[in-house]
This record gives sequence, structure tokens and C-alpha cells, in this order.
Amino acid sequence: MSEEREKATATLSTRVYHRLRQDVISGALAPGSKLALEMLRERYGVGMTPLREALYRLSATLLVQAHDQRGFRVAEIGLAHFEQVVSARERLESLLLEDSIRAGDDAWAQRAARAHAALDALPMYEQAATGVLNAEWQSAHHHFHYELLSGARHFIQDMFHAILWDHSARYRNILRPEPLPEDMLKADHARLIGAVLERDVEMAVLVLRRHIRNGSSAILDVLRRSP
Amino acid sequence: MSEEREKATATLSTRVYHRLRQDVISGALAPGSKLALEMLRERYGVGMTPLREALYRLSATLLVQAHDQRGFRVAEIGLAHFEQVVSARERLESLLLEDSIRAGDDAWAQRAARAHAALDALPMYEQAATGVLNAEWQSAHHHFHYELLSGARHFIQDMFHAILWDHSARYRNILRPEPLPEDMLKADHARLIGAVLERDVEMAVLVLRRHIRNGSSAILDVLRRSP
DNA sequence: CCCCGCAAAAAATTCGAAATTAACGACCCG
DNA sequence: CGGGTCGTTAATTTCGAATTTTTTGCGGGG
Repeated sequence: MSEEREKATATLSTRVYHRLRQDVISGALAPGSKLALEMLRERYGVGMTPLREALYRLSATLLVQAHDQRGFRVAEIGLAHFEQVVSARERLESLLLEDSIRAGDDAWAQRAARAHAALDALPMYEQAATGVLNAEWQSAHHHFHYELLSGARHFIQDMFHAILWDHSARYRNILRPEPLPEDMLKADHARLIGAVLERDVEMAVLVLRRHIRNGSSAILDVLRRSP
Repeated sequence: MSEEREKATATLSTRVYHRLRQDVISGALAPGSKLALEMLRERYGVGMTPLREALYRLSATLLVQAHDQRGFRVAEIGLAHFEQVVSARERLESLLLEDSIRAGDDAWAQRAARAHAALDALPMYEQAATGVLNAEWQSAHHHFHYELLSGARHFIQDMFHAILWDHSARYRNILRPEPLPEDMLKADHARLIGAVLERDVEMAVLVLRRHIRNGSSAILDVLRRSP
């Protein structure tokens, strides 16, 4: 696919950007920690130039902060910040879902349905007990939500959504909240795709808002317990 | 001010970023045009490194597009794109204004009132006939709208708003639509600050939405006439 | 004892050129 | 005559070192 070709022709700058982004989101690079250039150069095995280019690109998503003449730091996490991420996601995703349902054609609805089927078939946790998320499930989950909101193309708002999603994922990865009951998520997703296929905007938006809030509440608990 | 100090310690990368951004917004660098690195290096009198860093930062705001292994281009303009910018602005600014009025304290309301007074005192056009916008007025206009929406601090949404504002300004600068009647804008601004001081969310949001639509309609006309 | 200023060290920034990749055009072959 | 291939040229990307700036540690007043 086009992804393959893009990877083949990707510059070092772009490849480092993706690895760096992943390391910030996963928590491998801790919030607030200094991003010493020499250390990163070693870590990713590249020169100064692509490294700095990647860091500046990431700084535009607020996952890292750039300070003139004093380098880069991983963005801090905190209750106030996360509340804003959740609130912005709830608002933005509601609007995008509404637009999608109104403007999306049948091909879109089918893509969403397929994404739901794929997600539904996967187990959420590696082993039921541990509460460790299954990487495949995470990817399918992201894809499902992405397809849901992609019925109407929104150049800019899609970018905003991607940024907010990354920030959310970071909090989940770092704070490792109480795992959610798999049944509840499955039910949410089923209701979501159901409402979408019936073109029931009101229901779909309601379910999505609750889905976002439910998924955030355990993280908010952790943040409120230990600031 | 802190601005002064920041300028003093700003890196070349940051200074080039601001100049590049201004040149894209003003239209000095035409939509769709190729950003040849050698040409830009000459134009801004800097080396490759800060230039590329600035270009990547701008690419994160969608004002320029980066293509791996084939350089950078200024983003295209078009009707569909502008409609999305306007729609996103209307939605986002409504939400931010609502939050501002609810959460903003008296100090905020006073800042907004001062910004309005400063704006109201300035003439909108250089000379009434030409329809050329007064640069001072533009800056005061931006500042007024920024203050209006800054009653509640929103790290991420504020960034989104800044991006949308830049895109809007670019269309205005490039397409040079029929100038708006100065009286109408003055009336909009007066109603806005009035509603804010009375903490009338419903009225303020209504006026703001119409203000955005009114300001966009002449630009939409130009886009619809000549794609 | 703390604060200020002054080196020395460390870190970030920037440059110019080398290495890599895409774009262009002439040439050959079907 | 059209389509594809191979040089050649032009452009982008990358590196390593030089430059500039911040940080750190130390000694001398206040």
C-alpha cells in the first residue's frame, strides 16, 4: 500500500519523528525529562540535523516543548492538562461524528462496520488478569475510531483529532489506570456502530461522549489521587 | 516585556520561522509555490539547518506541506479548504468564548474591555477609498479576539485557534475581498464586548458566530467566482 | 553565610560541504 | 512514433565540526 512506499522513501527525519513520538506516547521518555541531544543521537543512531527536525515537528503537537537555546523537554502531564484534553476530545469528536454521519456515504459506513468487526474479534487484554492492553487491539481500536470520524474529510480538524488522541494515549500508557471491563467497551462500540448504521446522530453522539468520559474516568482518578 | 527577552534569545530557527510564517500568511510566498531551499537560504540569509527546522515547524500548522525527499511547498488555497477553516473557527471560537465568559474573572473582562477600546480608536483602513487594511488595526483586531477567548486557559485549544486564525488571515490577504463596512465591524465588536461584560453567553456566541460568517462571506464570494 | 561575578565545561545551535535521491533529457528499441 | 532506460544535472538530506550560548563550579567580597 501507499504506507509501504512512504516508508521506503521516508527520510531519516521522518523515521526519527515517528520513533520519538512513539517513545513519548509510550512513556519510554518520561514526562518532564530533558531530551539531551547527544543522548538521543546515540539512542536513534542519527546525526544532529534529522534529530532536531523531528523534535521541532513534535513540539508543534505539544508532546515536547522546545526552549530556545536550552533544548527540548518531554511535555509534563497533569490533572488540569488532561481535563482539557478530554474536554477538547469530547467536543471535537462529537462534531466530527455528527458531520460524518450526515455526509458519509455507504462506502464509509461499510468501512466503519468492517473496522468494528475487526476490533470486536480481538481480545482487549494480553491476559485477562494482568490488565496489559493487547497492542493489536489498541491499533484496531484506534482504527475503528478513526474510521467512525472519517465520513467527512476535514483537513484541519482531523489533524487536531490526531493530536488529542496521542495525548490521551500517553496518559493511558503512563498512568496505567484500573483496567476497564471488556464487556462495557464492547457494548459501547456495538452501540456506536449500530447508531452510525442507522444514521442516528443524537444516539451516536451520546454514546461517544459517554465512551470518552468512561475511558477517562479511571485516569482522572489516578491523577486526583497522586498529583 | 517577556517578548523583548524572548526576541533577544531567539534562535535563528525561531526567527526564520516567524518570517516564513509571515511571508506565507501575507501571500509573499504564493500558494502552491515550491519552496526551493537555496532560494530561501538566500532570502533569509541563513544556513540549511535553521531553515529546514522552521519549514518543518510550519508544516505542522499546515501552512506548508513537507514531502519526503522532494522538499517543501506552500499550501494550496481553495473553496473546500476555506469552508472548513471557517466552520472549524465558528465551532471552536464559540466554545472558547463560552468557557471564557463562564470562567473568566474580572481582570480578564477588563483586559478584553481595554483591547476593545484600543481597537475602537483605530481606523480600519489606510485610506477609506483603497480598502487597504491598516496594519495597526489588524494587530489590535487580533489582540481583541485573542483576549476575548482567553478567559479560561486552554493549552491545546488555544493552539488550534491560533492555527485557524493564521489560515483565515492568509485567505484575506491573498484574495483581497470586497472591503467590509467599517460601521458593521465596529457594531459587532461593541455588541461582543457588551455581551461579555454582561456575561451573556448566548448573546455573545450569537454575535461572534455572525461576526465570523460575515467576515468570511466576501472571501467565499471570491473563491466561488474564480476557483 | 550568602551573593555576585568570572572562568571552565557542557550543551545547543549553526554552517558548509559530502552523500543521497529525485528530475530531466537524450537515446535506443519495439 | 511512443515508451522505457540510462546518464547527467539539480535538489534535498545528512553529517561532523565550528560557533555560540547556557550551565556549573569556584573564589572573593559584602
